[in-house]
Amino acid sequence: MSEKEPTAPRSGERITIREVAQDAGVSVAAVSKVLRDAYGVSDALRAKVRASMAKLNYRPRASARGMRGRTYTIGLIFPDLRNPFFADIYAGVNSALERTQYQAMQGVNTTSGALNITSGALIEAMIDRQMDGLVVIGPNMETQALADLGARLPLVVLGQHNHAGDAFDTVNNDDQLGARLVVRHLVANGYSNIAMLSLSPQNSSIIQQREIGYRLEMMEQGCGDAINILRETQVLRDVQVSVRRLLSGADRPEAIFCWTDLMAFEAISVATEMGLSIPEDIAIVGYDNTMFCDLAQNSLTSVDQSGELLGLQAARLLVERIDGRTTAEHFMVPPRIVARASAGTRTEQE
Amino acid sequence: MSEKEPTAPRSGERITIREVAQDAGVSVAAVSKVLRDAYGVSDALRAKVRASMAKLNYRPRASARGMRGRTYTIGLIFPDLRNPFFADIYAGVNSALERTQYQAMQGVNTTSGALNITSGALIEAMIDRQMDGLVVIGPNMETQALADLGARLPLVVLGQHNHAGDAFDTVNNDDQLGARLVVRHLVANGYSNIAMLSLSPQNSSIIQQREIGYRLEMMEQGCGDAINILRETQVLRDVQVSVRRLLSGADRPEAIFCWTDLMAFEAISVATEMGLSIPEDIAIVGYDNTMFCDLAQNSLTSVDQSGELLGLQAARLLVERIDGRTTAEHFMVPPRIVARASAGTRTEQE
DNA sequence: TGTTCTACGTATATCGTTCTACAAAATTGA
DNA sequence: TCAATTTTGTAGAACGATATACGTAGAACA
Repeated sequence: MSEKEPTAPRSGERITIREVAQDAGVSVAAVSKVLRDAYGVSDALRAKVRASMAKLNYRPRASARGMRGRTYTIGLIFPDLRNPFFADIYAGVNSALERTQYQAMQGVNTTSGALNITSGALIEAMIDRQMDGLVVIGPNMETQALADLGARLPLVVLGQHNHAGDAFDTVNNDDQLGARLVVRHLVANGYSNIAMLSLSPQNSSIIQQREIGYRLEMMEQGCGDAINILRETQVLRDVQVSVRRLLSGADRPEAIFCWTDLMAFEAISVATEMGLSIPEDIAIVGYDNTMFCDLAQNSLTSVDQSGELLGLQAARLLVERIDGRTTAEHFMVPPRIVARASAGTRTEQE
Repeated sequence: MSEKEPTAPRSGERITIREVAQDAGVSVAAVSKVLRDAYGVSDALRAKVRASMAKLNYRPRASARGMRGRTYTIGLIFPDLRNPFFADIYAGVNSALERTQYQAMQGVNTTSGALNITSGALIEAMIDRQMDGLVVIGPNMETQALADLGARLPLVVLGQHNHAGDAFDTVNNDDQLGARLVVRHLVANGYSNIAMLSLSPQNSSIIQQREIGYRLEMMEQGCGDAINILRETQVLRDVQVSVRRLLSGADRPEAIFCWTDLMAFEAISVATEMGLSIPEDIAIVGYDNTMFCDLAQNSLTSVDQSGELLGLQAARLLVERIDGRTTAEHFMVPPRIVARASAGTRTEQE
């Protein structure tokens, strides 16, 4: 009944490494080694320890591990949760981590406004919580800020084309090519006056890349005169206003290439409300190829950037970095256009 | 240059509580007290310590805190990330936590299939990581499993009407009333043959509640003969098949009350593909009132359950529990129907 | 045989906080 | 004025892992 004995295996609380060691008849250090797959353990010892761990249903505590080693937790930082595209990325990350000890925890970096804060509150919170590494998705941070962050812990940036030496890895779809594919597809279907509804503020390299792709392809297709980029925030009302203005102008474009599917859905909505038919009066193209594109009421032609693959690669690269890689790697997946009715073959003009 | 001195404030690494104490000229324990807003600190000391913390840009490490006390981290467990409704809940949680020391980390519990696992891998992972408490959203877990979980750590369940003593708090919208509102609204607009597209497996109390509400209100409105509940999984293809079968049957209903907006969008899609017009041939109603309902191509009548408020209350209750409350509280928000074109007044029948 | 390696295990300091005791100082009460 | 109480601050042992340094046994080689 004495509770003061230092080696008493207090049964009420959670199992610790000490109790596993005792049960297996080995040292605490040996159990730790097995836990970490560290060098210097015989098969016999490993089996013994594994058996005890299973028997006692032992689970190591991340806090304690984090004190000296890793927490086996990686942070995922999303810019937003409303866009179902991010669910694909998440799925990819998880499937990459499935067979590892790592676990992903996510959050949304709610940097209100377009502040150039070094890093959001969530990033700091994740560092406080000893994340072994971070995957930051579509950040609106300066490259330098990302480089500083990469100096502090393993970092993979998803949706950012700029490199900064070996500070971090990047994972992207080829945004320039994606934009080119859209223009090519539209031109092939008979459209030439194609406007681009891009994102504001235009501080991200993916935005730049996509705009460059649009510009170059428009020129190569002989539509240079029709180049027209307008930029808008993701706020629904703003998008509506912009699209309405665009569609009611004197030289209404024949097609709009939208920054995301979400914006494209808004565009479809506004066009529908204005009594325009799609694609006869106006063609719409989105980006991300989210699940909603398939719905008959949208039938949105979109660019698939394989969110799941992006997430998978990001997680893979991050684990490599945590395991010691110090040189940067950059992964790029080719986009693919998925044609639907919203940008179908252009019919006779009235 | 000697690096062995135990009290040397090693400058290269992260600031610790020790260095803050040294800078402020107080004990480590004093700094800890200030950090935790604990009892027994004078205003003068608090000010001194706060100043040093700010000056040194000190941030406590969650791992170390977790070793003895709290991590000031709470876990959010979503069933899915594709439904934008969950983004509202997340926003609510965050706004409740904004002025506290707590930080939310989220994950998706990917229990593949309808297994009755005690708790998913993510829940265990969160416990391993010493979360101070958990908000579990729309769980497909037995009430008993939730009670067991609640015995292990502070727990709030969002989207579950069953109570289990004081084991956990619940936060819900009144699903029974929500279903009643839908039926009432449809009947008032001239519909009487109203089918319900519910969720499968039907193991959750919110499903039961909503089905009960539908049944009771149908009977009270004199439409008891038309009661027709079919259940389907959330998988897109399954929903499509079900809706198609429903709409091509001999006694096609006049309206479908769908489990979520997402299912309703699918229903709209299928109906559109079949050449039916909405709401003339078939009225559709959803649940959640997500942002996509507003789009002209959907114009979906839906039930608003104030996701943000639900999240806010869940976080508030959880923090109370962490702070020591041991009796259960149950919060219920009244739903509100938002009428749009998809269930507009029924016109002449052919 | 003795020497040198290697492979395997162990003892124990350590990480950065919290928290329980306890001591000192300030305040109160009579 | 002194005891009793309250307030304020400190010392130091936890918490549960990891990792360094070291000991030991057997194998390999001479």
